[in-house]
Amino acid sequence: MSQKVQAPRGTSDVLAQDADARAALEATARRVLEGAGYRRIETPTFEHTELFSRGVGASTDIVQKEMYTFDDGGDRSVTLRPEGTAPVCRAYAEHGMHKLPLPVKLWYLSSFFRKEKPQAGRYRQFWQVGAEALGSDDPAVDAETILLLSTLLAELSVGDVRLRLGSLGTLAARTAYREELQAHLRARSDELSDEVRARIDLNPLRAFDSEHPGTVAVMRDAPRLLDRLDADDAEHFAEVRALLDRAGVDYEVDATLVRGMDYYTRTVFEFTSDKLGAQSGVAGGGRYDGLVEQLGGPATPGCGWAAGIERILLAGPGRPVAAPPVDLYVAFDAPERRADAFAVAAEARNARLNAQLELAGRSRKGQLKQADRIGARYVALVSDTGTVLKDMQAATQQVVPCSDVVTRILRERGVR
RNA sequence: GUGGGCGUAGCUCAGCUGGUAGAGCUCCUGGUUGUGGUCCAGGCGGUCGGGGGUUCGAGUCCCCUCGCUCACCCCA
Repeated sequence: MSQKVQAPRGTSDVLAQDADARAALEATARRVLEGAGYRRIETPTFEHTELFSRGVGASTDIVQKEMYTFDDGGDRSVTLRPEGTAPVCRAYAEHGMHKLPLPVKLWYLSSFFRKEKPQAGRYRQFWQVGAEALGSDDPAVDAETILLLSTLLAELSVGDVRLRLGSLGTLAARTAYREELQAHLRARSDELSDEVRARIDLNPLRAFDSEHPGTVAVMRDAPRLLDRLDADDAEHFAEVRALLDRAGVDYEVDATLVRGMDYYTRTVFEFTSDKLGAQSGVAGGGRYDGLVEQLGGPATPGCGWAAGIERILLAGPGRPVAAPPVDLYVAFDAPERRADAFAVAAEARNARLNAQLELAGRSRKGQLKQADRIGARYVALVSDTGTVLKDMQAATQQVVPCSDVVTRILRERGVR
């Protein structure tokens, strides 16, 4: 067993049934997003490493320990994309999209790569569907992207979904707040749990999630980022909330919501599903008003989200997708008849029929069994005494010249 | 990176206190039936994840290793 070549850790093959479910998901995403004016974009699978170190943030876990980075053979370091927003912003700047009618609305469905330890709903190559709206700081953009995501998850029947919403304000406000929070924690560090105390520098916001009694007491008096927003950001957040209220979108405000990328400003949000395990996040996103400029483009506000395909499928109902119908199965009773059978199948396909030819050397019984298994409506059994055209549903049959098989099927179809 | 659980046929799994491999499903063939479902019979398919060790003998015990999986961390 172990000498067999296996798929690399954290990757998997998408087999038939799952491929069907993914195709259905993609069709739904296309309908919802393109219906709202989003156009599809495909960016490269790998990018210059600096795109992510500058865009996502050098101090993030993603950049520090999760990227597949390698030398491209020249003197440039390249990285398999770990997320989709920075590449879209790079493309926006590179192609001068700021000259298009704003906002520019783009969507994608692609695979991404992070070198994490695999777990339920977390893989090293994973797929995301995402949407980005660039060029407007209108709160309606925030609310509309959230509403679209909410609609998409509902249409995909993702179960037990909850939306958490927060605002990070500007980078400056966030940085100042973080220092204030750290000071608060350090001042009362003897009351904190060991884990929280150890993470004061790395991730002080984590302390809000602790269930440790002493920590809970400390956090009750802790400063909240939402109370530290400047007037413009607070107003922006209030408008986003008002629009979501008006649209009937349920959410809970979470003052401690954090995201893994440094580029977020103002609105941030996350959809979770209780149907998932520890990795309960189904989708997440927010506003990133400084990112395009950070990447060398014109100052451009932006807002968007990404949803995990595998997590959507895990949290969905997993209903089977019907296999495509088979109009005709072409069987034959002797090797000398193969060429005739081949021609019948080809002719049927030219007539836009879904046709399959016997390819496994089965016995007559085996061929009919196969035709039944795949749900073929008709079977043409080519033999030297004529071709038996059998209607599998009606269980009737007739002998016809093999050149007439396709016209007969088309005619019977027209009658029905 | 740190833990827990698990690795026997393509799939789901049995193999008690060590005696050198089984079942069901799938697939294929034949029979039955109505040329397909049912039923009956047969067949294909495994160096028991890998490597050492103990033993007359290891799927079973010991050590190492690889892989899968779940959780921490982080995130989609």
